[in-house]
Amino acid sequence: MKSAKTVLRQYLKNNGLLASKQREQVLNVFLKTEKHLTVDDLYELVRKKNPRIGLATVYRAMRVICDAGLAREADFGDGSKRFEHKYKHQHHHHLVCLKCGRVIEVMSPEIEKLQQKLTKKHNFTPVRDTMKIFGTCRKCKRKGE
Amino acid sequence: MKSAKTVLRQYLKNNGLLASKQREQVLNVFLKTEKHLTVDDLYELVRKKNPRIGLATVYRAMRVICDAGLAREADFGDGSKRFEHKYKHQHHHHLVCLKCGRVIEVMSPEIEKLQQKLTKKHNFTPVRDTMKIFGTCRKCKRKGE
DNA sequence: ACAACAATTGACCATAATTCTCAATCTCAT
DNA sequence: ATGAGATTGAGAATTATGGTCAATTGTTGT
Repeated sequence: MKSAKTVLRQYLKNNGLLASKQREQVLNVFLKTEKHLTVDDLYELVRKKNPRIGLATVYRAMRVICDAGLAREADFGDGSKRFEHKYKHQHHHHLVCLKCGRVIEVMSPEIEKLQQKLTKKHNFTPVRDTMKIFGTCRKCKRKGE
Repeated sequence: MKSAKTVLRQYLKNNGLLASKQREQVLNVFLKTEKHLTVDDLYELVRKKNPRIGLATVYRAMRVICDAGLAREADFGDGSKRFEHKYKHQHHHHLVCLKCGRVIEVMSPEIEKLQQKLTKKHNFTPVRDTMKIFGTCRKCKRKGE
């Protein structure tokens, strides 16, 4: 299986785009964590390697990385978009804690099956889907309140 | 069963808030449609009745209307938040057409049951949830491309 | 009905996330 | 190595949304 870096390189070549240093740097910091980071988070991290990089470049790089199929946008309702891994990662849903912001990833093949049934019934062709459950996580519940 | 207007009035009174003309006007235009409108849509509609109303007032009114349990925010990924009915309306999920923007509301008690199972398994206390499937609707599929 | 007080409004400003502009710089096929 | 074309960085522009505050309105007790 190809590495993420190779996938990006290939996507760039196939689309007449250039493999710039910045795009690889952004990809690297994105790959290094499994957390759901904002553009700003990624910007701060890349700056440690390349202090001269611009915020707009990180925005642009993440769009390309998404288009290449390596990342996916996720919105947890806190005002900024976040990114999560898409390559070599199973499709999943999210439990989002309203107290501490923790995001728990969950899989449910049964739900996916019902989603298929649902779209078929409406003659709707699905492209992507998102399911999020907001509430209180185990840890915050224990802490009381 | 109480009317939406009564629910709002009661919520306002219980919370030391005032029943202003503007709040009722915003509620009225919101109640008149089943569409998913943005604050700006609602603003344009209310202006027909009250041309002197301010945009910020519509924002504030919709927040109160949500807090009163009459509306719920919904985000279909087009950059602005939209509102949908919550009072006298069953919980549902959305199929969102990426071509025409149409939003189809669907119910699935089976999925809700699986969601419960999922949260229980993670000892997570759910407060609210959202499931959206993006893709191509029946009509757009027929039109080709 | 009225006065007093607190809540609300409207106009405008503030903010935050994201995108655009454009001259300078970099990438890559040749 | 070079030229065509893509990308970058800096800052300005944009968009959705919320805050500020003096003027106005709704409510409550009399």
